[in-house]
Amino acid sequence: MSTRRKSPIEIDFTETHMCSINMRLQILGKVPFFAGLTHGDLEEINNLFREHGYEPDEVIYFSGDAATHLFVVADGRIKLMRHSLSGKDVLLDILTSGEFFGSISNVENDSYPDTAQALTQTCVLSISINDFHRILEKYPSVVLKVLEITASRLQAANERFEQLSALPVEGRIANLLIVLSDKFGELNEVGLLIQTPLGREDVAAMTGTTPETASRVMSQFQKDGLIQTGRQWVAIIDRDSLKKIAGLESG
Amino acid sequence: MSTRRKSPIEIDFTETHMCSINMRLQILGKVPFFAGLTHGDLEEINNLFREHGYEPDEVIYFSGDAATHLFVVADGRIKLMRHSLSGKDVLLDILTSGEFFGSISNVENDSYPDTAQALTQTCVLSISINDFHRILEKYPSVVLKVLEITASRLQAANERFEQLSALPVEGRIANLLIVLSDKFGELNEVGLLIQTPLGREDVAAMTGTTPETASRVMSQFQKDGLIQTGRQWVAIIDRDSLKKIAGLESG
DNA sequence: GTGCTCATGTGATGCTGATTATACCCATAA
DNA sequence: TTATGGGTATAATCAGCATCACATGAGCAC
Repeated sequence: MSTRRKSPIEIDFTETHMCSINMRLQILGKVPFFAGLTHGDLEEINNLFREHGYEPDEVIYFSGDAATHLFVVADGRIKLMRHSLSGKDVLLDILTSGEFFGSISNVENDSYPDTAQALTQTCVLSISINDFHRILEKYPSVVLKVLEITASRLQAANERFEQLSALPVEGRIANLLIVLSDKFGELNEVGLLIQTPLGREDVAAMTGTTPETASRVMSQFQKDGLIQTGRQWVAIIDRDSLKKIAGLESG
Repeated sequence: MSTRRKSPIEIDFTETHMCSINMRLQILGKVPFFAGLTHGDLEEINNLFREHGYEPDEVIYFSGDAATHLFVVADGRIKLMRHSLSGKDVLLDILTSGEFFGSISNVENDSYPDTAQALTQTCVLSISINDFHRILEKYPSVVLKVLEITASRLQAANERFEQLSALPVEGRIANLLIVLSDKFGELNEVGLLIQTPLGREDVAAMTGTTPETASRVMSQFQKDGLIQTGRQWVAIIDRDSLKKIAGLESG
């Protein structure tokens, strides 16, 4: 009964990292803010999108680049990050199929405030801001949905700010694992596996700490039987205890 | 040449803390997302709003309350905050005339994630979410503007997160003072005065530190001739040096 | 299998900033 | 003017976590 644990993550993304036309329509239809549009509308919208494949670690755009496009993740995982001048990188979010990133406002923000980088092999759809604004003006339901998503992202950002401000490292990491398992969790023989590459450095960059401290904390979590973890992967074993540490439930 | 410094803040808000009808129309017209509407439209919209006055420290709503309304600051200053379970309060933002807060989505968020509290004597306009959504559906320009504002708030939140993650207390406070002076700054004989009540505790709650540390840092800033400060007020003297400390410009 | 490489684990040390405690002093009102 | 209270200043101590340094081991290529 050894604790063998090879990488249990099985992400079989588009091998060509290019999406077929049928696939694109299917993906656009699943994008939250295009849900509810007719097939005809979707086809018209589809024509405004261009697709592009990225290899792991490839950058879609750098912070500071001219903000000209809005992107939709078709397949794969995208990191949104910020490079501070002190050289310390901050990981804002990990995006998955159906989520958008880039610029939505054509008025003021002339440059991207963050950097988008492929975490896995990825297929991304892009549309120019002008075209996107034409869609926004034509389909009122789309704007409302985009607003709703943006508002909930704002809430999530405030939540992270509060935690960084009020919780010790332990609690912040516990909380991150809960959030990521809600988003990427997949039950398998190991436990509730977070289906995205996730190293100590990533955890650190999302919780405002260092890889060393993240390693220490996660090692302790594993010793305490709260998680199972290996190279670039984490699975949640004892979710309730993690929630307690995260300060989400009464101890 | 003594360093006398009485409170230079002069905020003469509505004495009755109730707005006249003319005033309300004027205020609604100045709200960014209602700009551009006709006088007739504004009158119709105005009828959907109710007004309410608040004394300093009075609470408009608590986090956890049922989210039923959207609010617009007519006059005064409003604090948006979060109470963490550890008892440590976090100050997310200080709002001024024309800014909105509360709920914009009637779908999921059934409760306010934050607490809104009057910082000064305040007049607030409120509208039910349902009525507001009727406006959003009727006036497309309004939705787009609300989306734009929400998106820029998200960027600001990410910015704060990055700083809390990467900068030491000194830099975070320097940065906060820059940001607040951009929003509330008013040039007078003392310097660039931040026209809102702002104590050490507020500074601490916005930068993720303690009042004691905020006091120490600001005392040092004053000794170095960067700011002028007193009871509940701060004025910026040497903005460039603050920016350097904030890591915004090359040293 | 063998070796190489990079993510991870872990120890020792020091510093930033929280904590605790107390003195100070400005602003308002009596 | 004087009194009072709450915001502010400052010192001493301590803890959490960053930093530096190095060991370990998993997974990939050959």
